[in-house]
Amino acid sequence: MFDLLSRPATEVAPLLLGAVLRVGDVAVRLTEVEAYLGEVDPGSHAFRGPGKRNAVMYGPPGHLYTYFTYGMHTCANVVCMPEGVASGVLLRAGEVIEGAGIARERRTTSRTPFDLAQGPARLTVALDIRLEDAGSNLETGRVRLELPAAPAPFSAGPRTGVSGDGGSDEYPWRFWIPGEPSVSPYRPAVKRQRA
DNA sequence: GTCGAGATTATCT
DNA sequence: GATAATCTCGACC
Repeated sequence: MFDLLSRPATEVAPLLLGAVLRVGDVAVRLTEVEAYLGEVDPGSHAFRGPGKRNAVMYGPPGHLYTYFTYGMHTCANVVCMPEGVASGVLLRAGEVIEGAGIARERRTTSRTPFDLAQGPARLTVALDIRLEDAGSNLETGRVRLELPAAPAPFSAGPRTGVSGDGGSDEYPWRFWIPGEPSVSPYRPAVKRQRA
């Protein structure tokens, strides 16, 4: 079943829609993902070649890739493509279908049932995914991925929040399930400026 | 309700 | 020392 994950990220991404990510007693149904094609993708962490942070992305598919961003947040990816080739799918948002009470305790700022995992960093908080989970096997590890029996309907559009791709218009590699309230609203990539 | 800027730290140059 | 695949909060309409 996980053999599917050795395909390119742009093909794997839609397959992950509707999949269930489970950690302990909390489960999330994925409603929004983003494809990253590794070294040929300027928006990818692997664009500049292998490093300590992205080493997992060069590993075998079906594993978890986590990274820190903006100092405070963790994001989770599913590694795809065969070992030696960097590629991954960023898990952007989902709907909490089990353990909502636990998720709400972790996400104290959450105000609606749909923003518990509405965003890449929120999803990792709701599921308690941390940096040390990087490289764990999604079939046997602490973080489990359950692929859907049937593919979900999906829409595609430009990626959000990615710098280095000169405006995301050229990369319509964001996929989501239409009509899901847990899908984060579209926000164009803006260059962040510090004081 | 909508918009804009600050927060905070692992990783890379 | 600069940067970053984001989130939250405070100001303003």
